[in-house]
Amino acid sequence: MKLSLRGEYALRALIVLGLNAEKDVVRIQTISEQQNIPKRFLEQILNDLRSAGILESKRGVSGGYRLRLPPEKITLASVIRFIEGPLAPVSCVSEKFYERCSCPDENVCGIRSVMKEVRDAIVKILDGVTLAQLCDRVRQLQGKHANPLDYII
Amino acid sequence: MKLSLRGEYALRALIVLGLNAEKDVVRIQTISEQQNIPKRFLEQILNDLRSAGILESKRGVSGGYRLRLPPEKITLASVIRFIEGPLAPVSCVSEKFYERCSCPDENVCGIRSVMKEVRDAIVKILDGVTLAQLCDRVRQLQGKHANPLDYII
DNA sequence: AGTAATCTTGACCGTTTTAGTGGGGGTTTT
DNA sequence: AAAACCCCCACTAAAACGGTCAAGATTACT
Repeated sequence: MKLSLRGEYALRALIVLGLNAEKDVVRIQTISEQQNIPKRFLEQILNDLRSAGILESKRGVSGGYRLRLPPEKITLASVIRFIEGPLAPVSCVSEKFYERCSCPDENVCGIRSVMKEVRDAIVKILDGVTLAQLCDRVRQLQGKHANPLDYII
Repeated sequence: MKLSLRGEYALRALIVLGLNAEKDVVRIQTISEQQNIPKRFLEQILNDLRSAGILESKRGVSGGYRLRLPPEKITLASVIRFIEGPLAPVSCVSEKFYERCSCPDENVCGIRSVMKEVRDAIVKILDGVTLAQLCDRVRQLQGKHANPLDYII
């Protein structure tokens, strides 16, 4: 029941990219600094997201990354599935990554039936949240929690 | 978003114990054979469940394990929390195992807000299912999927 | 009393996953 | 041509995972 750091970094990076969708591209370094993610590690992750078809990149000076799809088309479920694998707590109830488990008889496995419910609940949420919505939430939170000092100027 | 084998074994063992609640105790070996779990490994796990206060044991010949609480009082959430740790997909949204994460500002972290929903959904299910209910499900499934050959005699 | 079947305890071990780091190469802008 | 990017591949340290082993303590039975 866990999201690895790698997955968390991926989502955080996507949020930055989503919030800067109007920009041509955003550099790895920028994301790395803003989000406090080791640069080389982030490099790998963004590259993976690119080969997943979620991002595209521009090389050379003034290069960087940008979303390849509109943020409304990117669901958290798809990102996490790509970066982490199955959403289900045990893969014997996974839709996309099914693997038989070691229990004597899947048909009579009580755990499966509960874990299917858990999987469905997780999928329902993560399939229903797009990057666009996630970015909206962030903008809202930023509004609410803006540091009063920010307004002093 | 994953339950380790250890956790799965724990639940499977508890089911066996739950289904045999009328018996004095059940031996490790029996569970191990029935559920196809390596005996030495299972030994550890049952011991952990004992120190968690979920099981109690009897030593010596004709020893074994038994539930220390009525199955209605044992929730899946409590078992998994004890064996695996946090139910939340990231520990910065965990109720019982909170740990700060590396994001620049938790108050403005969009991931947290989604992951909180996921956590709540998971907790809602796993807190709502007791071992007694789980055993009921198994009995039901056993009824449905009984091998026709079983009736030939 | 002796023995065999259990649980108990703690250490140990190999493999896989995680979270990175490092070096060298290719591209593009200036 | 040089600087600032991305690209790719290999490597590694540490932790987690999935077990295994040895030796001891307890109990039931004969």
